[in-house]
Amino acid sequence: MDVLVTIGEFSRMTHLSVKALRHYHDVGILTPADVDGVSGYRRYAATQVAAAQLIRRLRDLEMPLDDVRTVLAAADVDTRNAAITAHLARMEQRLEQTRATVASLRALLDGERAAAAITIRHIDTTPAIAIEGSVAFDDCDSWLTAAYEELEAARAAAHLALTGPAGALYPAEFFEAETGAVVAYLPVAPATTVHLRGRVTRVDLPAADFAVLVHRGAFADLDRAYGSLGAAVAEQGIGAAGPIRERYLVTAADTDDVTAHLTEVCWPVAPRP
Amino acid sequence: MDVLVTIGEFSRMTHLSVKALRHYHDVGILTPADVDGVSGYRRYAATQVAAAQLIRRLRDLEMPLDDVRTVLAAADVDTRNAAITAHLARMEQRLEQTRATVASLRALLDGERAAAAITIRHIDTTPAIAIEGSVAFDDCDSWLTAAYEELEAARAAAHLALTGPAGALYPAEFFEAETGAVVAYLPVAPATTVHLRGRVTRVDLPAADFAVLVHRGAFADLDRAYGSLGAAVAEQGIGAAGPIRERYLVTAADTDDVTAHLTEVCWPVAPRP
DNA sequence: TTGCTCCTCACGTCACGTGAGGTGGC
DNA sequence: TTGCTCCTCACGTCACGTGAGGTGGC
Repeated sequence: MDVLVTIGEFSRMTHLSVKALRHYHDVGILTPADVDGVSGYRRYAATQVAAAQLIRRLRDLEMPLDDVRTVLAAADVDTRNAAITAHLARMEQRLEQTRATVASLRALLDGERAAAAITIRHIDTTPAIAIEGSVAFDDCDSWLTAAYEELEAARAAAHLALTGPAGALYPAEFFEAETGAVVAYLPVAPATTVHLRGRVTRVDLPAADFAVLVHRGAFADLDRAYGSLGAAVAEQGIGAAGPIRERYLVTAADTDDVTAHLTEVCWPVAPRP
Repeated sequence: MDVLVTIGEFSRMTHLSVKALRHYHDVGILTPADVDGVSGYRRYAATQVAAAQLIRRLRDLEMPLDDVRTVLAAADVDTRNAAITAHLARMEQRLEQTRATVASLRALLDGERAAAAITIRHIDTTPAIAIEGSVAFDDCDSWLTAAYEELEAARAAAHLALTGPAGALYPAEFFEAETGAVVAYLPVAPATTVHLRGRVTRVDLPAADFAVLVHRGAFADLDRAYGSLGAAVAEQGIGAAGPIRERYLVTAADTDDVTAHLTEVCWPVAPRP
């Protein structure tokens, strides 16, 4: 026979607040062993302490309740551990982003100046292979990594020659709504019809005129290049419609030294008359 | 004359979403340089990009908007940097807690067993000097640290002899509502009236009977001791009212090796007949 | 019998995101 | 003139916390 305890005692035993325990009951994460039909009093079994201890740790690690439910409902230990490991990996990523943001904040406060030159450039039609997807601003890095891996595999398989650095197109919506149709591309030599796998398609990036600024450093600081470019374009009143183009000249794939990373930001402008 | 841009352009320049920019306007964090009286159209000045860049970094570091407002309104650089530094320090603390929680989760999943013995003990009236305060569960560590520092200074100044390990009293409310009147104390030799500074008072902890379990390891795992104690007390039906008492036998002040830390948890029980 | 514990709503918090429905500007 | 951008509500999200008002159990 299980020992049953009141919600207050269970709270003291598990360090979960009474309000939290009631909430976990409501959403079906931790259902009391018994609920009195007339008074509604919840009774928890001593054997439920183990589940509560797991819930508390997962919640302290900010795992969403839906995921916690999945972990608790996991049939076998492997499924459970996979879900937990995945969450820990996501936390690692966020930690890395936090580190980058702190560095970026320090640089901003220290008044480090990019002092880069803005040039106006016409870019011709660019034959490329590409992957398009609806991407959230915060997921862009990992989405790009996967996309370029797939693109590179397709390029190699189709024996297409690279003609320049990898790049991507970002529509206004991507910044204004934090989600949009991003196009990752690899410029390749124009080719007759080739068979491409998966999400990869053959495209021609349209010719256009851009204000261009090369950003040196981490992606976390990229907004500073955008600020300079946008200000210059607005000042001269030469803004034009169309997606912003980024080209990745030197990336983490080339060197671990982020201060050496180079990203070209191309902001669409009207052609000079 | 400042260049003015639309909210959409400003969004692209700063990587802040349009919705976020409108929200920052609503709450007075970033007011557009101009708002059209008839259409309500917001116009941002290119010079506002710098403020936006700071806001974005602070928000990425999860600084609350009220604090962001304080930073932006800071008259001088020192005030501003102090607020930012304080936030970074809070983040460091949370990071440390996350590390501890991950370790605690690993230990739980690995099935490490405390296997400690529970004893029943009568504790006599304990003369002590103490500090009481309303403490939130999550702030307990730092509150205790400050409290013991103040207590120790008062003890030394009053030439009172320590008679045992430092401890604290935790009412049920502290666990059930995550906030409660915590008492941090140092047991001292009974003394005639002495002059004590600040929040420090002279108290006698009442005699009582406890189920006692010594927990070895980090505070993050302390709930496991509570689970074992609560279960044992419930099983025997000997629970009694009164605050739970913790005694800090070996702490971070004594050794950096958390696996050597010892915390005695005393759960009130009814005296044996 | 008296508190104390427990109960259920209903609403608040925080920082926006999600539409709906409508208007202004090039 | 036609879209496109911008506008303002009103409501939703997430995981509880905060009372209010009321009842059961020792």
